[in-house]
Amino acid sequence: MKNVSENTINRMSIYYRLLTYLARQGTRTISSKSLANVLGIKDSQVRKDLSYFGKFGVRGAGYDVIELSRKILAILGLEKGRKVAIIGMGNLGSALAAFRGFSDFGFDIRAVFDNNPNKIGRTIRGHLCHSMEDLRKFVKSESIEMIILTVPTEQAQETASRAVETGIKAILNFAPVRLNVPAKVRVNNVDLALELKKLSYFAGKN
Amino acid sequence: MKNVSENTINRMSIYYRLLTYLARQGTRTISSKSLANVLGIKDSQVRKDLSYFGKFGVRGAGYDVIELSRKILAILGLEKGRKVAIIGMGNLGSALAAFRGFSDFGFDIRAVFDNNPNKIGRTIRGHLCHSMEDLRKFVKSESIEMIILTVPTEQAQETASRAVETGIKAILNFAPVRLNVPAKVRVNNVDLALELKKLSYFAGKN
DNA sequence: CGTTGTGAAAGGGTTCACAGCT
DNA sequence: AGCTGTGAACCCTTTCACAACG
Repeated sequence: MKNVSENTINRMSIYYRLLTYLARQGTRTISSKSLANVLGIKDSQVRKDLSYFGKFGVRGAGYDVIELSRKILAILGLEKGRKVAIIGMGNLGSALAAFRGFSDFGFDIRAVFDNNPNKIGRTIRGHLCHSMEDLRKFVKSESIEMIILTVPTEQAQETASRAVETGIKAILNFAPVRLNVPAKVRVNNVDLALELKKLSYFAGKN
Repeated sequence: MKNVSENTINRMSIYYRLLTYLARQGTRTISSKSLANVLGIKDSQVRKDLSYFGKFGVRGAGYDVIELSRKILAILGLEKGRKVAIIGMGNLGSALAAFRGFSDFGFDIRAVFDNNPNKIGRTIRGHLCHSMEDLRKFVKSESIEMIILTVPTEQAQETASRAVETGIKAILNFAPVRLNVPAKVRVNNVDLALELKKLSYFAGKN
């Protein structure tokens, strides 16, 4: 399989969301053209994206909604549900701990962590907050593969390094810094202030 | 000025953040090479990005840190501070209302809104929560140009439409739906579950 | 001499267009 | 006939390489 671009993975996730919606509505099959129309993209884009991973359609008929959604779930590595920990129980971390959108899509928040003694031992949005000291133990016992990092910017690098040592595979980083981690660990960044800045630029263009 | 890609705007925001950091540290000038090294990109990329907007450097010497950061601030439309409202005071909206990262970069949260009577009139993270009925009034009186939309998915489209009618120019949308709005209104999407799904795919590749 | 600014080349992603299958 | 899967064309972004300049 050749190298697949991040854009394609983006769209695969979006296809998946639409397909599960269609499945709930009882739609059995769909063509690349209909899919593309709903999403405002080209049908050839849909077919090209899928072609990176295999042949999922039936010529003349289209794609089986349920089958394709299952295939995409497997491609994204979500068939079995990914175990996730959140580190940093500030405003954002707490909000994410309560966010329904995660568990709805196969993600399982297994534990939340902070280094603030006032928070450790307390239940935050249904999750018992643990000490950072216990991270390694949980990563092992709960098979945690991914962490969501919502600590203050100054602590992000150090916390990330500690987490990497425990064996996690991927980090969703909300701090506005480039984390320095081994190549085998994947880091995706969400920078909320940057999103607003971008929006500001495009808002100015009217 | 030719059409500038979203990637370029992304990086301009990142340059700005680094430049303000350097300015605080007392660094006076910097070359495109140093900038690029810190960010893990090519120096030619930095120069090409800047070239879309003008000539800001001195050959042989590099860029004046403070001057360049000011220029980028203007390019992003942030010299005067953008007025922002947040609609939807759930977990995420409340967290964003308290988020320091916004005000640090020229954004000014002017008002927060919800349609839940239990929240209206209460102060949430230092912001008095208003009824959606009052949105139009505030957009006018406070010159609000951008909204952050953190309502539940089912209400996102209707709320966005109401907001557009009041005259706002841009929406930062956290609901996982494609909002249908007039072309003159810019919508940027942040989809947290999608970020995790992408991460899952790349985490699986080890 | 060191670094910018920029045309030109290279690389990558998107769209086209059609052969091939049902 | 209808729709997929895909090589080729097209287009946009990144990188190169160097002339221009302080």
